[in-house]
Amino acid sequence: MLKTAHRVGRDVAARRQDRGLRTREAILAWAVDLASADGLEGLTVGSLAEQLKMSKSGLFAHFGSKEELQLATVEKARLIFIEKVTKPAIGAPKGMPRLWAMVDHWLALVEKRVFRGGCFFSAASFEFDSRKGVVHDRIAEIMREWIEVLTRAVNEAQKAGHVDPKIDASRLAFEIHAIALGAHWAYQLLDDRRAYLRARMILLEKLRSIATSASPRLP
Amino acid sequence: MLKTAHRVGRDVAARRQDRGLRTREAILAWAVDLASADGLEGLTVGSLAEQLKMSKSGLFAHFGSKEELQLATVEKARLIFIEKVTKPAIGAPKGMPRLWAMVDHWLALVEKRVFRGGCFFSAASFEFDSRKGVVHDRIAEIMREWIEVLTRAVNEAQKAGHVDPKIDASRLAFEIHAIALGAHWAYQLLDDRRAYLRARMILLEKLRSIATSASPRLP
DNA sequence: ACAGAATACGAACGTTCGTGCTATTTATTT
DNA sequence: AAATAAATAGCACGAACGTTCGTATTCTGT
Repeated sequence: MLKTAHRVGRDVAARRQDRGLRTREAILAWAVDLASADGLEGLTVGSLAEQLKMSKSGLFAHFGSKEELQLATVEKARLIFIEKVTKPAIGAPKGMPRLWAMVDHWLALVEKRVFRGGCFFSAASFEFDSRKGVVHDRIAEIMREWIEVLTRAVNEAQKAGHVDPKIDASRLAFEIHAIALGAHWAYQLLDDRRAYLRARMILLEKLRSIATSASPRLP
Repeated sequence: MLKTAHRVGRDVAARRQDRGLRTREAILAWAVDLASADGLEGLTVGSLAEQLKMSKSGLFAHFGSKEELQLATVEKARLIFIEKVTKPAIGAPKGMPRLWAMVDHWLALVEKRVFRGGCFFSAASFEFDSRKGVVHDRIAEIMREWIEVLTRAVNEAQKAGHVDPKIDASRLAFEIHAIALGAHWAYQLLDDRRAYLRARMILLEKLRSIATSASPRLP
């Protein structure tokens, strides 16, 4: 039953052309913002249509089902994340500089309030962490991907001789992610304005403590 | 308007006696479990009533409004948290042992799946972190309280001479909380079975690195 | 045992949810 | 300019939402 809905949604999306794709993009840009604040469940077709001054049915036709809308929103958020974090970080030289660039851009993404409700994926993670279904699966997949990107950055820093080779890369990735998560939490829920400064200091200290003498200086 | 609803809810609750209070407790015990998985918004009067084999109206009468139900659920979760984490930890001697007991019981609470959906307050935090209203305010208040408890535990450990006095207590509390948050995330979303073991190792190492020679040995 | 209060229920309310049809507008192609 | 296809709107649906109200049940104190 659901599978059918997906296929319909995908087919509809696939057949679209310029104009349709542009409105679709406009919808998703707004949807990401809305979902970051109200959650992917709180992202309702009605409110979305109203805010974009479209009809429910006109908007709905772009996706074919709510689940497909959620998936598309998650996908859009992933692209923004890659655009604003992963890509710029790859501009930095391999090793410690790139590792730090990743952390830095990541924290900046939320600090600069690119998403109205803070970190899209932190919210989505905790919202869907005990549900079943394709949306959960996709979110988990993207998060695994991100942790892997972080882990690889650590590995590369080790290969470059910037980081102590005895360090467990995946564990360090876990720590980095956890500190960022803590910062999002403190900033968003407790309105702690120093949360990101603090996270940066903690992470800088951490990275310095495992840096070799061959590592380029951290900021 | 909402204020009225609250007052009605409170009054209704206040007038209750034994039987009423017992069913109310039964409702809340179930509600905490449900909300930890489906969120405080996903906690609907209908589903709650169905699962408890009660009528919607009969259940609803205990609270007077959905918001009051959410508040009561948050309060119940807080009591469980205190019962299972704070209280047992206070059983341990002041200083490093108590600090570790706090961390340990906290992680155990989620590990043992006391709440079906993982850590109630992590989920609630990210669900309500960009909303306004009394529920958000209460959650934020409780979380501040918890961070303060952690901070005080660090302070006491410093006073007891177990922890380097140069350590910034509130920053350490932030780090501890972040690592726990990261563990909940990895365990619940990514199904990482080693998440809590890893968090324990990270935190043990962290605490050992700031422990004085006067500190009792950590596990 | 009876009165009165406390507790629970059933039915209904107005809304909003996701979703399906059919028509109408807008763009592209011939 | 007509024909065709794509994009949006209009309207209606059944289900579920929070909430209200009148009524029945169950308990408590006398």
